[in-house]
Amino acid sequence: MDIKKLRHAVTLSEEGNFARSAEKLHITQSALSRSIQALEGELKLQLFERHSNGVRPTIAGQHILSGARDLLRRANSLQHEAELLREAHIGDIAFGVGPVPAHLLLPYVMSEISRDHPHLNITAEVQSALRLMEWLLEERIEFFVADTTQFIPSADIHYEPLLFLPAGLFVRKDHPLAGKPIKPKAFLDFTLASPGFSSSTDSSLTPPNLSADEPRGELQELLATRNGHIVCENVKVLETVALSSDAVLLMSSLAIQESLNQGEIVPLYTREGPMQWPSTQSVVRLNGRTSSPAAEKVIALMLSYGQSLAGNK
Amino acid sequence: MDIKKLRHAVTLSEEGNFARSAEKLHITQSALSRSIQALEGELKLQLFERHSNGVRPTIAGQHILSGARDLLRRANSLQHEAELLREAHIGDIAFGVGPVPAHLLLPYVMSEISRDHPHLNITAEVQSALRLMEWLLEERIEFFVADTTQFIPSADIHYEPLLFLPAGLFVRKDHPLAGKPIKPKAFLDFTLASPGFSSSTDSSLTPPNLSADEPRGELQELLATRNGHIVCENVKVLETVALSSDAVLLMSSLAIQESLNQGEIVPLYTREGPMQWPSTQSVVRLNGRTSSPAAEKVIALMLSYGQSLAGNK
DNA sequence: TAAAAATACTCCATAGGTATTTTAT
DNA sequence: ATAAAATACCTATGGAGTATTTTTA
Repeated sequence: MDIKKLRHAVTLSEEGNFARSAEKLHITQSALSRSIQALEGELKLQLFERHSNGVRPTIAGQHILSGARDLLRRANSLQHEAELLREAHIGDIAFGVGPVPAHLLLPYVMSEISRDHPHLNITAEVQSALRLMEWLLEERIEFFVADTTQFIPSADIHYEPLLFLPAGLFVRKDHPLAGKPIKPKAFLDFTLASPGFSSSTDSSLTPPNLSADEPRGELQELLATRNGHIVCENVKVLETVALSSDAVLLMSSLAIQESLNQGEIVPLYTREGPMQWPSTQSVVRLNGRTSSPAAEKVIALMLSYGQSLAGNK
Repeated sequence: MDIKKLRHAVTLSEEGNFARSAEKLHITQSALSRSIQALEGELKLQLFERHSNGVRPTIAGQHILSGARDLLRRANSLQHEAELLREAHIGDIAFGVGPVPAHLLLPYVMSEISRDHPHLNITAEVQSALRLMEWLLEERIEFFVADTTQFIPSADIHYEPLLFLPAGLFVRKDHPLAGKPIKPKAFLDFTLASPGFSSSTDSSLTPPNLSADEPRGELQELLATRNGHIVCENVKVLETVALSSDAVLLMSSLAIQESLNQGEIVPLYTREGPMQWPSTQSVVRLNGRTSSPAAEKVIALMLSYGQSLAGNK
């Protein structure tokens, strides 16, 4: 009992005539005749009465045919569903975004996605990179985009660089440390405002892929001795804190571009130059996991918006 | 996308391993590998992630697989339904029964059917043969069992004789006409009690297959002149009427066997002998219509009980 | 190196085509 | 006599087997 034979039977019941049904099915009358006979043989049940003027379902046939119609509808919808999944028009996608990409990219990505794929179920988690890594390993999210500077390479995990942004220390323009070279540790006297970072900030997180000493090591070391620290994954919040207090803001410059342009916020610098460290925002996935078409779509958008952002820098 | 491939995919998703799934499906690992590839190709969608330790569905695959499971369940139930229909364990059957077979056979037939096929939907219409013939032609009923003496043969209709019973005229034992030879038309002075008959009784019925002059013609002629006539399709009602009034009962003797044996009811007779006419109870179906398995079952029971009744006569 | 999936090749079952026969009106 | 379905016969596609290769942990 295969779908094709059921389709034959259903068409025959609709047309009431072998020759016409066969034509509709793009097979010959004889092929249809045999197909129906085979089906009747398999079910050991006569489905049609053959008359000189045509064909009509038997009582039992009507029962079977109504079930067959249902089956065919579902088979079609399954095929349709495959198409929609392939085009990412349906499905569920959960992904993570670090504070900086959430600020720089997410609004545009989410707008475009929800415009082009209104039936997709999308969950975007804005979190620290470290927590996102945990969620990725638990498969709570399919991928994430965040600062990957602190992670060491691993065979399980696939990194795809998206944006190379320096992270630096900034203060409001009227800050005591503003506008002059400072000693490297001078900023430690002030509250630090930053997104969540590594284990030194949140000991509840087990750092699975955390680098021990990497470029960022220098900063880590400075932070390890801190005591006043405001942590929030919302860039706007941190920026406002920095603008209205003596807090020192640790942030990618691109995320506070406007305040920098307006001169409301200024970088801290030592005699050697601005206090900044390289930082990479990457798309992070599990190796061996096939991304859903929806994930591919979102990642493509992230990359595209990331590119244009890098171009406008 | 055929059922077989979907079954392969579902089994693979359950086992998580090609070799084991293939074994369960009674095919080789390579055949299963190609089957899954073919399905993925048709849907243009990767359904499984292949890892060294086994296989697991992709996100999109999980969607498709849940649909596939549903489809398979329905396919199985369709197959099961065919089986039940074949065995007459499910389905709908509507048939007609004339007053005499309703009295003689129906209780036993219905008991046995409802015992052996408790899920069958059964409608038994007890009616005059003439009305049952109409309903048969309208296909309100699939077949009927009734007195067919009045019907002429027709190519459209299939008659299967069941019981040969004489119909006769009877009265209660204390009736003025009881116990002596009477003139052939003497009974016309009394009310006649009988089941519904032909057009002379009910002019609203158009007689499509009614015989013009047949063996019963003589009786028809007598009845045509009647004016007092009690019509009811319930044998017990008629019998009671005859027992408690001077009504003359027109009935198959077998249907009032008990009262005859007890001498409560006696046949009318002329000098030529008892006033009785041959009568045939037949199974009547439309030619070219395939009877449902349920109908076959009921007819078989009717024939079987009819036989035993003829034997005990 | 071992376990698992994919591939190359071969075979055969069967779905389908053409031509013809049977059936029923 | 005609229209429709069934059948006989043939072909080709594709499903499945065996043996082998590729892949990945």
